[in-house]
Amino acid sequence: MSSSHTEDPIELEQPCPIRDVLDRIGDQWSLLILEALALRTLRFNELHREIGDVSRQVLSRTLKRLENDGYISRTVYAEVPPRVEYALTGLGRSFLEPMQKLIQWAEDNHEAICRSRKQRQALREQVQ
Amino acid sequence: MSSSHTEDPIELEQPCPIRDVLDRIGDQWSLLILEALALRTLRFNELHREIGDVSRQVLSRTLKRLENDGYISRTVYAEVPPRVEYALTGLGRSFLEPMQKLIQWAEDNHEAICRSRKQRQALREQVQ
DNA sequence: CGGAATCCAACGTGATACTG
DNA sequence: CAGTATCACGTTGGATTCCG
Repeated sequence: MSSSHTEDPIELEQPCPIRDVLDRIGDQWSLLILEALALRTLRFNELHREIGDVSRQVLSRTLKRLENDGYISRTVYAEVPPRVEYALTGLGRSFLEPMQKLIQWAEDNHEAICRSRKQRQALREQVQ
Repeated sequence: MSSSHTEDPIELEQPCPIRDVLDRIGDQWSLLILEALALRTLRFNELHREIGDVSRQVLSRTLKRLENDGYISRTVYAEVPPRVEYALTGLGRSFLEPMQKLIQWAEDNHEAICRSRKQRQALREQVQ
């Protein structure tokens, strides 16, 4: 095989900015990572413990994407054992501002959404 | 067959509200639909034309999910030919408020993100 | 310690065809 | 007009294994 498929053919231009943003941080872990880093700079395994369920593999991929998009920075210290620190960039920090509003909304309205789902499900079961 | 697999085993309780919200509106079309309905009530095929690329199949599924979660309402008029109107609910409207902030952020910072990606890609190509 | 390579399963998306 | 059923496909997440 001539082409390794480790290099993703990254789409550099996206017509829709919000689509572009949601595609990246709308995944399972990105937001959790950003919030963890909002409190303080963390090393790889610290993040791993902090987040909990994520595999190292996925954590690594997600971090690379976030770094690529400029949300976080990655600093390698030439030590033994190696030390790598992840931190929010200015972009990452500024992103969390509007995002916090949305998070707040989600918390405030989560119950209403759950209620709506239960109602709908009850209706569906009646029909059957 | 005893069990039709049209009924999705919907997760009624989600531990993380924001995860729960993003999972629903973070897909390809939900947000576009909500924004279209923010301007005015629309019928199924009007929405279909408005959104553009989406297939009727996917549009239908997405609408059902949004209705399930209480973001939109679906009104059927007993006419011939049938008429079905979709509109934002109060929940849907209130959701768009914090969401608009995020959309604004995405538009403001989209260029910075694209720049960051290009830089990273240039670095990657140097390494190779 | 901090990853990368590989493989696989699950899910979302979409095309097509059919229905009330 | 407003959908649903079925199937195929690509992308993502995750487990496992190996490396500097």
